[in-house]
Amino acid sequence: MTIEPELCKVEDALGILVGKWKPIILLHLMKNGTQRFSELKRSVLGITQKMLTKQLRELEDEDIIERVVYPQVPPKVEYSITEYGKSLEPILAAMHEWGTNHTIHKQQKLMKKTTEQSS
Amino acid sequence: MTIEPELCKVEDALGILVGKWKPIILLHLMKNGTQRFSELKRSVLGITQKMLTKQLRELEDEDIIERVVYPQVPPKVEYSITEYGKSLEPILAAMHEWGTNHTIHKQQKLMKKTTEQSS
DNA sequence: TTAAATAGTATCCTTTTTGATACTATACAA
DNA sequence: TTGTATAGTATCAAAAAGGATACTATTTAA
Repeated sequence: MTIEPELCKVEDALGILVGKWKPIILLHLMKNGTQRFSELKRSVLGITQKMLTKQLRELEDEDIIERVVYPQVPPKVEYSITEYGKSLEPILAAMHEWGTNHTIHKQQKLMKKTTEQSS
Repeated sequence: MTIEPELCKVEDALGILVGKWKPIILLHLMKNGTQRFSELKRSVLGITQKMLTKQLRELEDEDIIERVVYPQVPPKVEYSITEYGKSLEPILAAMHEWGTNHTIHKQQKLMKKTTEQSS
C-alpha cells in the first residue's frame, strides 16, 4: 500500500464515523432499517436528545442518512440509511472485525503480563 | 451485514485511528519504514513535539508501532510499524478510498447547489 | 383545563483534546 | 565556556466535545 500521506483522505472517512455515538446509530439503522427519532433514542442507550439530534444532523449533512418529516401532531420523523450511506458498510464491518480481534489481542497481552508477574 | 450494535467493536478500531495525527503518522511509517523521532517531526507538518510524543505512545500502547531506543548521545529513537500494526493497512486503504470518493461526492453536491441557485 | 406524546432547542457546565511555549539531560565540538 | 543536536517533559491556555437540565410547539384525549 502506498497512500501519499500528504494526499491522505483517511480523515475524511474518519470524520464521519467519529463522535461517541455515530457507529452505534449507523449500526442500528443498518440493522433495523428506518427508525423514528424516539425509537433510536430508546435503542441507543444513554444518549441524550441533544446528542442524538446532533449526530443525526451531521450524518445527514454528509448524505449518509436521510430524514423524513411527517406533518403530524405529535411529530413523526423517520431516519434511514441512504444508498450512498450503505457504501460505509464494508468499512464498518472491517473495523468491527479488526476491533473484535484486537480485543482478543489485548486480552492475551494482559494475561501474559499477569503470568510473568506471578512467576 | 448484521453487527449487533450492542456488541459493536467498531469503536475499538476507531479509537486507535483517531487523534488529529494518527493516520498521517501511520502512513508515513508504512510508506517509509523505520523513522526517527525527528524525521517524523519533519514529515508530519505542523505537529508539535508534545503531540507527536503523545500519539506515538498511544500507538505503541496498542502494539501498532514499536519504539527502539539507542543508548547514545544525542539520543536516537526509532519508530516502526509492527507486524500486528500492518493488519490495519487494509482498513486505512479502504478508508482512504472511501474518503477520496466522498470528496468527489461533496464536490458534486456543491456544484449542483450552485447551479440551482444561479438558475 | 390539564395532561400526554413527539421531536426537537436553549443554556450552562464539565471533560477531553489540542496547542504554544519554555525547559531538561547529555556528550561532543569549537 | 558556550553552543549544538536529539528526544523528550512540564506548564499553562484555548478550543472542541460531551452532558444535564429545562424549555417549546401542537394536537388530541381525559
